[in-house]
Amino acid sequence: MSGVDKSVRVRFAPSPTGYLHIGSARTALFNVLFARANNGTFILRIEDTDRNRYVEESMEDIKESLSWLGLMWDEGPGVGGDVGPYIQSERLDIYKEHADRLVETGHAYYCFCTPDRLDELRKAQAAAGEPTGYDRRCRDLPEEEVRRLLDEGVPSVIRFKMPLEGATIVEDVLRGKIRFENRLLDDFVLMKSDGYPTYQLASVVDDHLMKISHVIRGDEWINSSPKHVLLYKAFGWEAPVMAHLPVILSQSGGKLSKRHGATQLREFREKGYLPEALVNFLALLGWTSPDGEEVLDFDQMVSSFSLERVGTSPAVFSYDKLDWLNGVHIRRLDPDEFSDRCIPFLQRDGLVSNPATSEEVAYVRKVAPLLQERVKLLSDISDMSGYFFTDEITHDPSLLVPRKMSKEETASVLRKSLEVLEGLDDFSESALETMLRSLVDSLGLGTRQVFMPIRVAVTGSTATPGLFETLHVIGKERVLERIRKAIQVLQEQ
RNA sequence: GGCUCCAUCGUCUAGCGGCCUAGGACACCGCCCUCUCAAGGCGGCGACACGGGUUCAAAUCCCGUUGGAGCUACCA
Repeated sequence: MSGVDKSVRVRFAPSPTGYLHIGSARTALFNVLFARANNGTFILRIEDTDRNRYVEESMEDIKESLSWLGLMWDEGPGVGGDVGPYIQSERLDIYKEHADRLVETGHAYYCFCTPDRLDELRKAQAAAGEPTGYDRRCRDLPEEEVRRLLDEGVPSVIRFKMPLEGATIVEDVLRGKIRFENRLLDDFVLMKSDGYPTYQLASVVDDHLMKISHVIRGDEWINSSPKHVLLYKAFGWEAPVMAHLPVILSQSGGKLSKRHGATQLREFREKGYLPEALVNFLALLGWTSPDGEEVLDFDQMVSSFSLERVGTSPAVFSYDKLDWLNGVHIRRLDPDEFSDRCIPFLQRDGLVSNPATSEEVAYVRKVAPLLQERVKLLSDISDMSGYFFTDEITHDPSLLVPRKMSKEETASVLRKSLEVLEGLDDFSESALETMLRSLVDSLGLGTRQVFMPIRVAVTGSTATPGLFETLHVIGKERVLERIRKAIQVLQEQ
């Protein structure tokens, strides 16, 4: 029965150095999916131990972005929990205490080397083609010497005393055993001279104190995992299960960068990606559902998620596929819901006032659904629906006149259409369809030859939703006015 | 340079020794539907990096080569 009822506790531990990155969001998602799939607990922990890189707004952005994605944490900033605080800068005394303990037990030592010396050392090593790393000058300083320097207030750090031989095996659930030769590992820093811990110390101490059962993180951490394993050993603690997720690459093969599109979650949000689609897409980057289904909602992912189906090879971020998936999820939305989600974008582009009036909301709910299966990004809505909101239509004769028809013929068709529509009191879709189709018959023309001029006359565009529904929503008066203008344009030519 | 990870269509992937003349999805191309654009339906193009082993049998296991990526800080 050992381990069976050990509860699953996972954490997402971003550092507040900028806006939430899409790759971090993927890591957060996998942690949440694993937690939910195992009735576990998802913890958010802020790793703000680097005072130089700290960015004020990022903490808020991280929380906002996770919430927007629907990845709520059970313990962490804002919600509390039994093993807090969950912000590392509020746990400084804990790290100090643990670092001291390692010094006392002979697993760590004070180092008084200056950054300048370390820098020169590194340069010299690199120039000589040697592996870089600390030369352990302070590792065996006499105790009195250490005390003296400490008393004098000479700046110092605490370093881990790496075993000089042997090997450390890291067990990764996704990849199996990974072997590291200890002699190639550095005497890494545990406590910085400013009193802050390094990631290595803080994350190990916190993961243990917060009873983390599984560490699921990006694979850029693989190389520091032996340090963590050794730290657990030095403290006499049991290490959590580790899983290193494959990296996400940009389309050029390197790290995901701005060059190829958005990288921050907020950018995706602003471009009009749905959280449903983003989460679905991110899950597919490294994981596959047992039945091979690719379009999934959150609950479906939770119910079929397992680490066994997480891969290890790097994945290229494909905007094509994301866009497709976004379209799929948009089409799945309830029409009113879709309309409401379009409103912020219409407001941003000045098509709807802010706040929107109830009339505007009602109108958007008639317009937006017509475009629902045509929109890939919510931000597309403005470009595609302008003619529903403004009466200033630009009539381009080259669009107005269908192929193989003359300007005169087109004008004539529009005049006939105008005449017929003027006499039509019932501007419903079905009445419009009946009316216009019989017009096509009586003119002895093709539907295209009649419908296209009307379409362009009313919308200024050749690509629109169905003609009848479009005319219906725009309404009789505005339709007639636009057709009259189009005729005028043709005549003036 | 050193260490580590990774390696199936352009991309995401299925495949965990025989079911593979390698399946699906995106993208692309063609056809159908059709008032345009989409959506949808049907079809097409297209991959096991290379070389050695192991085995009756290898995309699947092992080794090497090559390639890509990550790490190599008093950053995370």
